[in-house]
Amino acid sequence: MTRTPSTARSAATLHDVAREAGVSLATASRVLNGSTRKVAESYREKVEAAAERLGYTANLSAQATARGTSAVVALLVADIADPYFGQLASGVARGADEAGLVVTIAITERDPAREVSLVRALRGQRPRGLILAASRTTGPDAAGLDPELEAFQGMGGRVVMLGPAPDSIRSVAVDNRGGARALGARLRELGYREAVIVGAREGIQTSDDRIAGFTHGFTADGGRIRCVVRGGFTRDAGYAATEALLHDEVPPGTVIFGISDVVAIGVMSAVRDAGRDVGADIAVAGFDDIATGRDIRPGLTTAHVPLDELGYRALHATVDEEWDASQPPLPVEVVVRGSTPPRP
Amino acid sequence: MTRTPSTARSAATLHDVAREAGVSLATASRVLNGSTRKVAESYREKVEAAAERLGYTANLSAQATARGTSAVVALLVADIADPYFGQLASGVARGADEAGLVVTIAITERDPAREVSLVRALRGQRPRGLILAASRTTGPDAAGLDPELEAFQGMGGRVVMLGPAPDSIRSVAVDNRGGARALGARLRELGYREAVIVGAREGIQTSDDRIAGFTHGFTADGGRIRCVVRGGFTRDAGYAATEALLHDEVPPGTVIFGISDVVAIGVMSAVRDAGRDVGADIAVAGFDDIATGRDIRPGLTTAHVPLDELGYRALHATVDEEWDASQPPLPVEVVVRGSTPPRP
DNA sequence: CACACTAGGGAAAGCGTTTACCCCTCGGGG
DNA sequence: CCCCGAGGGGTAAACGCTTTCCCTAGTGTG
Repeated sequence: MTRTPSTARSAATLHDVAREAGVSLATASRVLNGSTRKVAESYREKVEAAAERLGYTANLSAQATARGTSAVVALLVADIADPYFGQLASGVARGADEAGLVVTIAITERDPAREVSLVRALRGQRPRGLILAASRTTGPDAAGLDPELEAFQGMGGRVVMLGPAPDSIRSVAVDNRGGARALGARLRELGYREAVIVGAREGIQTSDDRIAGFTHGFTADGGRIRCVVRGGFTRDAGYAATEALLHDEVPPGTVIFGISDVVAIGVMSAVRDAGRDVGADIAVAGFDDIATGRDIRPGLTTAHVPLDELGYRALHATVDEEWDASQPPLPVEVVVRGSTPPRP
Repeated sequence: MTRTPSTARSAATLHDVAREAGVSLATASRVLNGSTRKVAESYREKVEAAAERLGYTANLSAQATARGTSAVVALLVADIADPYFGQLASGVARGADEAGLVVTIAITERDPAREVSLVRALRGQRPRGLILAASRTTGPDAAGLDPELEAFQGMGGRVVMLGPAPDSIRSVAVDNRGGARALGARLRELGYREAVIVGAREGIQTSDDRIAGFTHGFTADGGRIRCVVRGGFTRDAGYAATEALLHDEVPPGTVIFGISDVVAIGVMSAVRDAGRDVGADIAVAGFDDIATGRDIRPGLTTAHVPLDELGYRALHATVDEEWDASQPPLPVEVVVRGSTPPRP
């Protein structure tokens, strides 16, 4: 007369388990969902057997309302189809899994207004934490976000941002500036004298930092930044910006620095479609070191960001009680590949 | 004396709103969270003003327990860093957003046992639906899964699988077989006479279908399948399989069909690293048409699967009440690029 | 002017858990 | 032999919402 789980009209409740085991609700709860109190072995066995028989799984929503705290972490990304965010999410998911948490995901589509309204909506879930991976902007757009984040934290959730953040907010940082500086310096060493930067809109932290760092590193030793053009963080933005660029004279031997690998890949395609050669003619470098960069030809020179690790740390920043705010940013390493051959 | 949301010690409850507005809990609930009953305009305004003032957002967990149904859909993928799943997830997220649903994501890491235990854990969330995008396998591994899925459905959730599914489970299918057949036929037309297939383990539906379809299409008109080697759905599997392959003689003019673009990209890299040329020497084709395939050189010949649309449909399959089970599979279109130049 | 409705607010009973509290029992020290 | 304390089971009150049901007041009809 064992009801198999599949027969159940709807999910077995703790009540059912308690009845089946012939114990009280409290005892059943104590056995099944971690409690400080001990339960006699004989009772424990009865309850566990009953739970097994009924295919019981605790209702997380009910648990959350009762406990007043949920086991979910929300992840906000610009675009989950973008490999950058994909790898990041991968690290977040890994950490969450280890910590027994559920991750919910929301997509901003790179729209600051949407980001604000998503944070608001996400609040309804009363998540333990919120990881903001969509790019941080400074300036007017960011305005609506701060109060929303405050509200979120006021509610007991923890916000973690990637990149620099106000003091009230934990953040896990990447050494964008330093990495970009090293990349710029390295390209100089390889013999490049002129660079063009394809960046994102001014005011986007990550982009600004990388541009500043690269400029520093590249010009320190006599390199020259021919110009900085603005697009966005997408492949198409990189393509379009480069297309426009190539209308003007871009001398052979110039290196184009795409603010991210995704952008750089767009740059490469545009260069090729314009009938120029990537590498010997026009060199291209990116930033992030997404998996694709290793498989394209020529390989993409870039600065390696440990994306998975970044996500993993972000997850821990949201759930760990203690947190060393002064942690150094994740180091970034230059990886030279075929897209920037040494210039004689 | 307006308490700004940020001051709130913890989130405002419906109770707070009702008190602040001077109405009953019931009225506040009716105003704020859709109900069939009407509320007088004067009350409505008071409640809305109070909610605004307190920065109220309904507690989704509490709502879920009270209503007995949650607003979440769970998505199970093998690896979210894989662009295939990324694009898929993108479509799912878009649909969920439109429908006002939250999507939670879990990663199987391609481990069938893990998949089973995740489904079980996910049950705790009492999601409205579960989208299984991790590859369906037939055979012993699948054993543990079915009862879990039954249990899930018995609980009132709806399971949707990508690819063929038992009758009790909704599925959204892709015409893997037809697409692969067309691809095979097209390669024959281009002049290829010999093909090697790099597939996944036997028993994985998607892989089996694509292999069968390709074989059919390629051999119908005299083409010959030199061999089928088995790896997995990853770039590294493609690379490794090809590396091994190339130890044996693989004559120039052979086309290697990677079971997915990700695999094919691994194949390409291996071919190159073996000092052979992709295209004129050894041709490569894939399946899925992930974004990367357009940007690598030579461009990857493949069969276009509308991944985003697939995810979108899957989402709808889980939430829409009615569902046409006899819907034709999503069509797949062959896209020829430089990795398979015509052979004279 | 009585009567039957109807509209719409409020009280209260859930939803599935957790947990503070009560109380019984058993063991040991005086 | 009594008393005290601890161990541990059960009862019931939360948690934040929804929804049923009750009740009053207002409307329209004959």
